[in-house]
Amino acid sequence: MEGHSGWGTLVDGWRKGPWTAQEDEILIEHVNQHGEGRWNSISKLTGLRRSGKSCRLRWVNYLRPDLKRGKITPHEENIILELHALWGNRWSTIARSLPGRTDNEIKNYWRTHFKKSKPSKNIERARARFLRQQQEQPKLKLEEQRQEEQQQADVRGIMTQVEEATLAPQEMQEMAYMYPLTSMLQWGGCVGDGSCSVSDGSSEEEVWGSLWNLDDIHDDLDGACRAGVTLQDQVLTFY
DNA sequence: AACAATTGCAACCGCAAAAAA
DNA sequence: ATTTTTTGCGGTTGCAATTGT
Repeated sequence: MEGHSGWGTLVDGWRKGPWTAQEDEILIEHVNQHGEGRWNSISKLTGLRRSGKSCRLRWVNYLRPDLKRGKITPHEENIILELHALWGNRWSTIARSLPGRTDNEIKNYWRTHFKKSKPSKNIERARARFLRQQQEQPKLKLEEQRQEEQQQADVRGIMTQVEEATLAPQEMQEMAYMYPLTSMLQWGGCVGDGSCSVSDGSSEEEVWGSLWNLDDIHDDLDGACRAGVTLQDQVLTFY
């Protein structure tokens, strides 16, 4: 990178870098009086030498009074993992299910805890096999296509129960393809082919698509599934 | 004790969508 | 209807703190 030449100094009239306690005070005072929004006008009204973007970010990620401080709990972690399997890197969407947590926080947590975890051998084998199949069968046969459509329908069934989940048809397709585990998880009843065999050890390889980078937490998901714990249950406990 | 490597997190950037002019 | 401005999102970076050698 070209380096933050203006870190802590004025760049184009704007201050950058870490916020001072005084700046925080000014921002808090302003939001308390005028509410959130109109971020770009804050510098004019308060004299704060921070861009609107910077103000919004500071408020949303750090100063908001409803933020939950402290470590992510195992309960929250489970939700993050499962919602990530469901939605991918839609951090803001995931954050909506975790009151008091920000998208930035969740994104950071995910990256530091899971992004780099190495796949287990079983999963690596399954992944290799999957990729091989992809090469050998670039085109779906009719029956497979029918099954895929069925899977998409199943996924739609799940998604209708998820708050404000809005996926394009193409995204639905991607999800059913990428995250077979999700369609196997119980969500107020079995979905998919109805086998619900996630607790079967042999299923690990079948679901690598959602877990090959998550094997560290396989036991947790497995246990949760066996215990009949649903994501819906977990999320709802927050409300 | 000193140095190197890793981790965690705040804050930045570019881009796209939404809202306002 | 079009252009401009603002807002929000996801990816990335820099740096302090922590951990390992």
